[in-house]
Amino acid sequence: MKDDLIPIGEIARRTGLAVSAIRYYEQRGLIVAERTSGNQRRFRRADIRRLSFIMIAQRLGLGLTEIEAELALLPKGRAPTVLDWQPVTRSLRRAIDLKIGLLNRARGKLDDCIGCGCLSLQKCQMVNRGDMAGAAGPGPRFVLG
Amino acid sequence: MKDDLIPIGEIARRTGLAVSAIRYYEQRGLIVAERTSGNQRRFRRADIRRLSFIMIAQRLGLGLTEIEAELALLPKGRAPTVLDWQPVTRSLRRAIDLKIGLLNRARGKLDDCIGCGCLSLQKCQMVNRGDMAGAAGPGPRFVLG
DNA sequence: TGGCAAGCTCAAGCTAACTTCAGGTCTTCT
DNA sequence: AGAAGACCTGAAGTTAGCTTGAGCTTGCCA
Repeated sequence: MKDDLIPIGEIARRTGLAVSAIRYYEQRGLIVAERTSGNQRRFRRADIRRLSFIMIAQRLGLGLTEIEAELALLPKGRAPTVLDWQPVTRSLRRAIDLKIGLLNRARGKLDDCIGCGCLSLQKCQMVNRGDMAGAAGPGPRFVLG
Repeated sequence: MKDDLIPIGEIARRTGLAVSAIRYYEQRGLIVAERTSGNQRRFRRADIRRLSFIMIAQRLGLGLTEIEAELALLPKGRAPTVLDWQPVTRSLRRAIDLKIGLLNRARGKLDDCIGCGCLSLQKCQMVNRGDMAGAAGPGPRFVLG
Protein backbone atom coordinates (compact mmCIF):
# COMPACT_ATOMS: atom_id res chain seq x y z
CA MET A 1 0.00 0.00 0.00
CA LYS A 2 1.60 3.16 -1.15
CA ASP A 3 -0.89 5.55 0.44
CA ASP A 4 -0.21 4.67 4.03
CA LEU A 5 0.32 8.23 5.18
CA ILE A 6 -2.73 10.42 5.04
CA PRO A 7 -2.67 14.23 5.03
CA ILE A 8 -4.96 16.05 7.42
CA GLY A 9 -7.42 17.21 4.81
CA GLU A 10 -8.19 13.73 3.70
CA ILE A 11 -8.52 12.31 7.17
CA ALA A 12 -10.91 15.15 7.87
CA ARG A 13 -12.93 14.24 4.83
CA ARG A 14 -12.99 10.60 5.78
CA THR A 15 -14.05 11.14 9.36
CA GLY A 16 -16.31 14.12 8.85
CA LEU A 17 -14.32 16.10 11.39
CA ALA A 18 -13.09 19.60 10.74
CA VAL A 19 -9.41 20.02 10.02
CA SER A 20 -9.18 22.43 12.93
CA ALA A 21 -10.72 19.87 15.27
CA ILE A 22 -8.15 17.27 14.30
CA ARG A 23 -5.33 19.71 14.86
CA TYR A 24 -6.86 20.49 18.23
CA TYR A 25 -6.96 16.81 19.16
CA GLU A 26 -3.35 16.46 18.20
CA GLN A 27 -2.45 19.43 20.34
CA ARG A 28 -4.36 17.87 23.23
CA GLY A 29 -2.45 14.65 22.70
CA LEU A 30 -5.42 12.52 21.65
CA ILE A 31 -3.75 11.60 18.40
CA VAL A 32 -0.19 11.69 17.19
CA ALA A 33 0.87 12.55 13.68
CA GLU A 34 4.15 12.20 11.90
CA ARG A 35 5.49 15.10 9.92
CA THR A 36 6.84 15.43 6.43
CA SER A 37 10.16 17.15 5.88
CA GLY A 38 8.08 20.23 5.21
CA ASN A 39 6.34 19.97 8.61
CA GLN A 40 2.98 18.81 7.37
CA ARG A 41 1.03 16.23 9.36
CA ARG A 42 0.71 12.70 8.04
CA PHE A 43 -1.67 10.27 9.74
CA ARG A 44 -1.95 6.50 9.74
CA ARG A 45 -5.01 4.64 8.69
CA ALA A 46 -5.48 3.46 12.28
CA ASP A 47 -6.02 7.05 13.31
CA ILE A 48 -9.34 7.04 11.50
CA ARG A 49 -10.60 4.48 13.96
CA ARG A 50 -9.16 6.46 16.80
CA LEU A 51 -10.96 9.56 15.65
CA SER A 52 -14.16 7.61 15.19
CA PHE A 53 -13.92 6.49 18.76
CA ILE A 54 -13.46 10.03 19.91
CA MET A 55 -16.57 11.11 18.06
CA ILE A 56 -18.67 8.29 19.43
CA ALA A 57 -17.52 8.77 22.99
CA GLN A 58 -18.15 12.47 22.78
CA ARG A 59 -21.57 11.83 21.46
CA LEU A 60 -22.23 9.77 24.53
CA GLY A 61 -21.32 12.70 26.69
CA LEU A 62 -17.71 11.98 27.62
CA GLY A 63 -15.28 14.85 27.85
CA LEU A 64 -11.99 14.80 25.99
CA THR A 65 -10.13 14.19 29.22
CA GLU A 66 -12.12 11.04 29.90
CA ILE A 67 -11.69 9.96 26.32
CA GLU A 68 -7.97 10.43 26.63
CA ALA A 69 -8.00 8.07 29.59
CA GLU A 70 -9.89 5.44 27.62
CA LEU A 71 -7.54 5.72 24.69
CA ALA A 72 -4.62 5.23 27.00
CA LEU A 73 -5.66 1.57 27.17
CA LEU A 74 -4.45 1.11 23.62
CA PRO A 75 -0.88 -0.02 23.04
CA LYS A 76 1.61 2.72 22.37
CA GLY A 77 4.06 2.36 19.53
CA ARG A 78 2.35 -0.23 17.38
CA ALA A 79 -0.92 0.05 15.55
CA PRO A 80 -3.77 -1.33 17.67
CA THR A 81 -5.45 -4.51 16.54
CA VAL A 82 -9.13 -5.33 16.76
CA LEU A 83 -8.39 -7.21 19.97
CA ASP A 84 -6.65 -4.17 21.41
CA TRP A 85 -9.80 -2.18 20.87
CA GLN A 86 -12.12 -4.53 22.71
CA PRO A 87 -11.38 -3.42 26.28
CA VAL A 88 -11.73 0.19 25.22
CA THR A 89 -15.06 -0.42 23.58
CA ARG A 90 -16.24 -2.39 26.58
CA SER A 91 -15.21 0.38 28.89
CA LEU A 92 -17.28 2.79 26.85
CA ARG A 93 -20.19 0.43 27.17
CA ARG A 94 -19.88 0.52 30.92
CA ALA A 95 -19.94 4.31 30.78
CA ILE A 96 -23.20 4.15 28.87
CA ASP A 97 -24.65 1.73 31.39
CA LEU A 98 -23.79 4.11 34.18
CA LYS A 99 -25.46 6.99 32.47
CA ILE A 100 -28.59 5.00 31.79
CA GLY A 101 -28.72 3.96 35.41
CA LEU A 102 -28.44 7.53 36.53
CA LEU A 103 -31.25 8.66 34.30
CA ASN A 104 -33.44 5.77 35.39
CA ARG A 105 -33.01 6.72 39.01
CA ALA A 106 -33.76 10.33 38.19
CA ARG A 107 -36.89 9.26 36.41
CA GLY A 108 -38.06 7.29 39.39
CA LYS A 109 -37.59 10.22 41.68
CA LEU A 110 -39.33 12.53 39.30
CA ASP A 111 -42.29 10.18 39.22
CA ASP A 112 -42.49 10.46 42.98
CA CYS A 113 -42.51 14.20 42.55
CA ILE A 114 -45.38 14.10 40.13
CA GLY A 115 -47.23 12.02 42.66
CA CYS A 116 -46.64 14.24 45.64
CA GLY A 117 -46.56 17.51 43.75
CA CYS A 118 -43.57 18.67 45.71
CA LEU A 119 -40.38 19.58 43.85
CA SER A 120 -39.23 21.69 46.71
CA LEU A 121 -35.87 21.39 48.36
CA GLN A 122 -37.20 20.57 51.77
CA LYS A 123 -39.25 17.59 50.69
CA CYS A 124 -37.97 16.34 47.41
CA GLN A 125 -35.08 14.00 46.86
CA MET A 126 -34.43 15.21 43.32
CA VAL A 127 -32.17 17.94 44.48
CA ASN A 128 -29.55 17.23 47.04
CA ARG A 129 -27.05 19.81 48.00
CA GLY A 130 -24.05 17.60 48.58
CA ASP A 131 -24.00 16.43 45.01
CA MET A 132 -24.23 19.83 43.49
CA ALA A 133 -21.56 21.36 45.62
CA GLY A 134 -19.21 18.62 44.48
CA ALA A 135 -18.15 20.34 41.32
CA ALA A 136 -17.06 23.60 42.85
CA GLY A 137 -14.56 26.07 41.47
CA PRO A 138 -14.83 28.67 38.79
CA GLY A 139 -16.21 28.13 35.35
CA PRO A 140 -19.25 26.09 34.43
CA ARG A 141 -19.87 23.05 36.56
CA PHE A 142 -20.96 20.37 34.18
CA VAL A 143 -24.08 18.58 35.08
CA LEU A 144 -25.01 14.96 34.59
CA GLY A 145 -21.48 13.83 35.30
CA MET B 1 -47.33 35.82 56.55
CA LYS B 2 -45.14 38.81 56.89
CA ASP B 3 -42.05 37.26 55.29
CA ASP B 4 -43.47 36.76 51.84
CA LEU B 5 -40.71 38.60 50.03
CA ILE B 6 -37.36 36.92 50.20
CA PRO B 7 -34.02 38.66 49.59
CA ILE B 8 -31.56 37.03 47.25
CA GLY B 9 -29.16 35.86 49.93
CA GLU B 10 -31.80 33.84 51.65
CA ILE B 11 -33.17 32.27 48.52
CA ALA B 12 -29.61 31.33 47.68
CA ARG B 13 -29.22 29.72 51.06
CA ARG B 14 -32.49 27.85 50.70
CA THR B 15 -31.81 26.50 47.23
CA GLY B 16 -28.11 25.95 47.54
CA LEU B 17 -27.50 28.11 44.49
CA ALA B 18 -24.92 30.88 44.42
CA VAL B 19 -26.22 34.42 44.61
CA SER B 20 -24.44 35.13 41.36
CA ALA B 21 -26.19 32.23 39.65
CA ILE B 22 -29.59 33.51 40.71
CA ARG B 23 -28.79 36.97 39.42
CA TYR B 24 -27.68 35.36 36.19
CA TYR B 25 -30.96 33.47 35.87
CA GLU B 26 -32.89 36.65 36.42
CA GLN B 27 -30.87 38.37 33.74
CA ARG B 28 -31.61 35.47 31.40
CA GLY B 29 -35.29 35.80 32.20
CA LEU B 30 -35.70 32.45 33.92
CA ILE B 31 -37.00 34.09 37.07
CA VAL B 32 -38.45 37.47 37.79
CA ALA B 33 -37.90 39.42 40.96
CA GLU B 34 -39.58 42.47 42.33
CA ARG B 35 -37.47 45.30 43.64
CA THR B 36 -37.51 47.29 46.82
CA SER B 37 -37.51 51.06 46.61
CA GLY B 38 -33.76 50.77 47.06
CA ASN B 39 -33.46 48.46 44.02
CA GLN B 40 -32.84 45.23 45.86
CA ARG B 41 -34.38 42.00 44.57
CA ARG B 42 -37.22 40.39 46.47
CA PHE B 43 -38.39 36.91 45.49
CA ARG B 44 -41.58 34.98 46.13
CA ARG B 45 -41.72 31.67 47.87
CA ALA B 46 -42.83 30.07 44.59
CA ASP B 47 -39.51 31.00 43.07
CA ILE B 48 -37.81 28.43 45.23
CA ARG B 49 -39.68 25.72 43.40
CA ARG B 50 -38.87 27.36 40.11
CA LEU B 51 -35.20 27.37 40.96
CA SER B 52 -35.38 23.77 42.11
CA PHE B 53 -36.81 22.84 38.77
CA ILE B 54 -34.00 24.63 37.01
CA MET B 55 -31.44 22.71 39.02
CA ILE B 56 -33.08 19.37 38.38
CA ALA B 57 -33.53 19.93 34.70
CA GLN B 58 -29.95 21.06 34.34
CA ARG B 59 -28.82 18.01 36.13
CA LEU B 60 -30.63 15.96 33.53
CA GLY B 61 -28.70 17.66 30.82
CA LEU B 62 -31.09 20.35 29.63
CA GLY B 63 -29.70 23.72 28.66
CA LEU B 64 -31.06 26.92 30.11
CA THR B 65 -32.79 27.71 26.83
CA GLU B 66 -34.72 24.45 26.92
CA ILE B 67 -35.52 24.99 30.55
CA GLU B 68 -36.84 28.40 29.72
CA ALA B 69 -39.20 26.80 27.23
CA GLU B 70 -40.45 24.34 29.81
CA LEU B 71 -41.01 27.04 32.37
CA ALA B 72 -43.03 28.98 29.84
CA LEU B 73 -45.78 26.40 30.40
CA LEU B 74 -46.41 27.90 33.82
CA PRO B 75 -49.01 30.63 34.15
CA LYS B 76 -47.73 34.17 34.06
CA GLY B 77 -48.92 36.65 36.60
CA ARG B 78 -50.18 34.39 39.35
CA ALA B 79 -48.25 31.99 41.48
CA PRO B 80 -48.34 28.48 39.97
CA THR B 81 -50.23 25.79 41.81
CA VAL B 82 -49.26 22.16 42.14
CA LEU B 83 -51.56 21.41 39.23
CA ASP B 84 -49.82 24.02 37.12
CA TRP B 85 -46.57 22.24 37.68
CA GLN B 86 -47.74 18.83 36.54
CA PRO B 87 -47.45 19.34 32.78
CA VAL B 88 -44.00 20.81 33.25
CA THR B 89 -42.84 17.91 35.34
CA ARG B 90 -44.31 15.48 32.88
CA SER B 91 -42.57 17.21 30.03
CA LEU B 92 -39.30 16.82 31.87
CA ARG B 93 -40.06 13.16 32.29
CA ARG B 94 -40.49 12.80 28.56
CA ALA B 95 -37.13 14.47 28.05
CA ILE B 96 -35.56 11.87 30.31
CA ASP B 97 -37.28 9.08 28.41
CA LEU B 98 -35.88 10.41 25.18
CA LYS B 99 -32.39 10.51 26.54
CA ILE B 100 -32.64 7.00 27.88
CA GLY B 101 -33.86 5.78 24.53
CA LEU B 102 -30.97 7.43 22.79
CA LEU B 103 -28.46 5.82 25.10
CA ASN B 104 -30.09 2.44 24.74
CA ARG B 105 -29.83 2.61 20.99
CA ALA B 106 -26.23 3.69 21.25
CA ARG B 107 -25.54 0.76 23.51
CA GLY B 108 -27.07 -1.64 21.07
CA LYS B 109 -24.94 -0.36 18.25
CA LEU B 110 -21.85 -0.46 20.36
CA ASP B 111 -22.56 -4.09 21.19
CA ASP B 112 -22.62 -4.79 17.48
CA CYS B 113 -19.28 -3.09 17.24
CA ILE B 114 -17.76 -5.24 19.93
CA GLY B 115 -19.04 -8.22 18.02
CA CYS B 116 -17.71 -7.25 14.65
CA GLY B 117 -14.64 -5.43 15.87
CA CYS B 118 -15.18 -2.63 13.46
CA LEU B 119 -15.67 0.91 14.77
CA SER B 120 -14.68 2.38 11.47
CA LEU B 121 -16.68 4.90 9.57
CA GLN B 122 -17.14 2.79 6.52
CA LYS B 123 -18.67 -0.16 8.28
CA CYS B 124 -20.02 0.93 11.60
CA GLN B 125 -23.36 2.52 12.26
CA MET B 126 -22.19 4.24 15.43
CA VAL B 127 -20.98 7.25 13.58
CA ASN B 128 -23.11 8.73 10.90
CA ARG B 129 -22.12 11.90 9.23
CA GLY B 130 -25.55 13.42 8.72
CA ASP B 131 -26.21 13.52 12.42
CA MET B 132 -22.97 15.09 13.38
CA ALA B 133 -23.05 17.77 10.77
CA GLY B 134 -26.40 18.84 12.13
CA ALA B 135 -24.99 21.04 14.82
CA ALA B 136 -22.84 23.23 12.66
CA GLY B 137 -21.76 26.80 13.32
CA PRO B 138 -19.08 28.30 15.47
CA GLY B 139 -18.49 27.50 19.07
CA PRO B 140 -18.68 24.08 20.65
CA ARG B 141 -21.30 21.80 19.20
CA PHE B 142 -22.86 20.06 22.11
CA VAL B 143 -23.08 16.36 21.81
CA LEU B 144 -25.78 14.01 22.94
CA GLY B 145 -28.48 16.48 22.09
C1' DT C 1 -27.57 57.55 64.35
C1' DG C 2 -23.89 54.55 63.39
C1' DG C 3 -21.99 50.78 61.31
C1' DC C 4 -21.51 46.93 58.70
C1' DA C 5 -23.35 42.94 56.38
C1' DA C 6 -25.84 42.23 52.33
C1' DG C 7 -27.18 44.14 47.77
C1' DC C 8 -26.42 46.37 43.30
C1' DT C 9 -24.27 47.04 38.59
C1' DC C 10 -21.10 46.53 35.21
C1' DA C 11 -16.99 44.41 33.27
C1' DA C 12 -13.90 40.91 32.89
C1' DG C 13 -12.47 36.06 33.65
C1' DC C 14 -12.87 30.98 33.33
C1' DT C 15 -13.59 25.99 31.21
C1' DA C 16 -14.67 23.13 27.19
C1' DA C 17 -14.08 22.37 22.68
C1' DC C 18 -13.45 24.27 18.87
C1' DT C 19 -13.40 27.92 14.85
C1' DT C 20 -11.57 31.84 12.50
C1' DC C 21 -8.09 34.85 10.98
C1' DA C 22 -3.68 36.59 9.55
C1' DG C 23 0.36 35.83 7.41
C1' DG C 24 3.34 32.57 5.58
C1' DT C 25 5.02 27.68 3.57
C1' DC C 26 4.43 23.00 1.02
C1' DT C 27 2.88 20.04 -2.63
C1' DT C 28 1.39 18.86 -6.59
C1' DC C 29 -0.22 19.27 -11.11
C1' DT C 30 0.42 21.04 -15.62
C1' DA D 1 8.83 26.53 -13.51
C1' DG D 2 4.73 28.54 -11.95
C1' DA D 3 0.34 28.70 -9.87
C1' DA D 4 -3.41 26.88 -7.26
C1' DG D 5 -4.69 24.66 -3.44
C1' DA D 6 -3.54 22.36 0.85
C1' DC D 7 -0.99 23.08 5.18
C1' DC D 8 1.26 25.40 9.14
C1' DT D 9 1.48 28.33 13.46
C1' DG D 10 -0.20 31.39 16.94
C1' DA D 11 -3.45 34.37 18.65
C1' DA D 12 -7.94 35.70 19.31
C1' DG D 13 -13.01 34.75 19.11
C1' DT D 14 -17.27 31.83 20.28
C1' DT D 15 -21.16 29.55 23.29
C1' DA D 16 -22.74 28.07 27.77
C1' DG D 17 -23.05 29.01 32.35
C1' DC D 18 -21.44 31.05 35.77
C1' DT D 19 -17.82 33.44 39.12
C1' DT D 20 -14.95 37.24 40.61
C1' DG D 21 -13.78 41.92 41.39
C1' DA D 22 -14.25 46.83 41.81
C1' DG D 23 -16.67 50.45 43.50
C1' DC D 24 -20.85 52.05 45.37
C1' DT D 25 -25.71 51.80 47.82
C1' DT D 26 -29.30 49.61 51.17
C1' DG D 27 -31.22 47.67 55.05
C1' DC D 28 -31.51 46.53 59.55
C1' DC D 29 -29.91 46.14 64.37
C1' DA D 30 -28.04 48.27 68.54
